Amino acid sequence: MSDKPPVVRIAPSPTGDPHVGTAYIALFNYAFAKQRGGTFILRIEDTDQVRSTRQSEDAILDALRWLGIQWDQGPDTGGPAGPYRQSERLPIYREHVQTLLDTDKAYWCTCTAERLDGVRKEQMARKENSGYDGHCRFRDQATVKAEMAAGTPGVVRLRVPRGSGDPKAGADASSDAVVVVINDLLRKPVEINTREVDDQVLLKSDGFPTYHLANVVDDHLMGVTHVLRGEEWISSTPKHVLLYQSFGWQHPEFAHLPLLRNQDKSKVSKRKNPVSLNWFREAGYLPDAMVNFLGMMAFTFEDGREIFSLDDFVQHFTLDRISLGGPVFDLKKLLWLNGRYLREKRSDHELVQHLKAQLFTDDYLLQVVKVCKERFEKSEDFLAYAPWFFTGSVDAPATELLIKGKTRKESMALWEVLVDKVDNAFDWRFDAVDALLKSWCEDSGMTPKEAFMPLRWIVTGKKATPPLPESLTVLGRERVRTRIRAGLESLKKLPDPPAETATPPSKPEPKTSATPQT
RNA sequence: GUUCCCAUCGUCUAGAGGCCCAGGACAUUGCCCUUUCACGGCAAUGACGGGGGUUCGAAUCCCCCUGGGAACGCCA
Repeated sequence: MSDKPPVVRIAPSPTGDPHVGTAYIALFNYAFAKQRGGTFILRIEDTDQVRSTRQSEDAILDALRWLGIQWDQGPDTGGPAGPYRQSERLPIYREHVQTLLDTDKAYWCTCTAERLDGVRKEQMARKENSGYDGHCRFRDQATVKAEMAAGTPGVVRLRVPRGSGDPKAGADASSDAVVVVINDLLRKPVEINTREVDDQVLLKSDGFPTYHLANVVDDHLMGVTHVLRGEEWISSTPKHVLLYQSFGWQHPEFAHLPLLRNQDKSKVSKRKNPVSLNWFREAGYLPDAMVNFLGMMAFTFEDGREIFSLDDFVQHFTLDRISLGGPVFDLKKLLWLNGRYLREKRSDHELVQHLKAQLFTDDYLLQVVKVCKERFEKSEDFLAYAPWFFTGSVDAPATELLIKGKTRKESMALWEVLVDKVDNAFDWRFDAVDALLKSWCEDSGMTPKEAFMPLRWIVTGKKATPPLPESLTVLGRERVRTRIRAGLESLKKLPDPPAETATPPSKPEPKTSATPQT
């Protein structure tokens, strides 16, 4: 390894809540750079026009700042290699695509999504690795461009060098197999025949680059020396290496870090785990405990210490001590750590500040008071009436979580639908929440009267509360989401034939649609 | 299905041929401290997936199997 200061980056795409996985990868990159006096870049990969939002971007930056992971260059701070938002670099990508086109390293393609689907299915049926079949690769480019001039949307694809044994090689096969070697800093060299590599789309028909193109161009232009990213990228690394080669550039070093996992070992996901940094923050986890915990995923200190600060981590981090088995994101241990930080790293005074900032801000109290003031007569009643505004979880009898007229399974499906809606609801102001609840009822053919009582139970654990839209708005999205999930879990454990009033029991009935009657 | 990656207690992991009949931490259980609950202390339970090699000697190296994961998009 060279001893020049490294340049690394974290490149989140702003398409949702700030994710623990992002923080984990960011932390390792940060430590890698800082330790050797290098540069840590934050680049926003917002080339998905449909899903990217500025709100998400802001939330991601904010969450990383909360953890104390500070970048040297980024969309907010600027820097010599900017702009740091890919949507603002479009001319750069077009220019580079043109270079590839000019040198015949890439080609235009007008294949439709339908055709591509068909090809993919056939390949799957033939038990092949699916990928573009190279249809347009062998067509006359002038013809393809004429189609586009006539209005057919087109994309640019990479002309992956192909060996003679490759069914996708056609006319331009070279005589020998073409093999790409990936030298991952954490693994043995991996050799991949380009037969396994797709003629990847580089420029989408909306004129935006794909991840692959933008990523390679930016990493090169920004002088990135080391790419530390999630293991999920390992199989597209050959594409990237090929792209660097097509441009005549030297590629950076790669190190693919093991993925955070759910209890069942699958890649960590919001379905099975809290993954939003906002959730942890709102639930009262301390940023330094969070960093400590993330730092012990896949990494250990040589001296075996388990309690360490961000600075400690920066000082002692080394790729040599990364273990490759995917670490399960174990909330129990995080909780223990947080407890230790709370009682060992905070003074009583700081704890008071923490609680105030966490649970009792003037702003929050004001909102709570607004929705409950008609409902209590002296201050002591208040906590008895509305404790659920301040607790993490609530305890509702599982039987109350069955929706009127629905079986246990149907109820669970309806809660799932709600969770999905909440997951996607980035706007959590009153009107949005109100609309969300209405659409939940309407989509599922329920009246608010049927739906709201169980909803009240699942979210508040009480049968008497202020109006729900107001309450949920104040309570906040993370808490609402968590409680519905928790309710779902307790429904899962409910014995199947409980006193169900609606459907006569016997068989689980043959898959009726979840949206019955009118 | 195809390609690739990975494989030590339930979980995070130590271990880079003898120091290991495998060490630490979380969780679990028990005991102690204590008016209670926590905290804290002590202790216990608990793992090298299987089979072949290599070697005087393997958790450590090699091969096969098995298991797990990821990727296969005009998403990143």
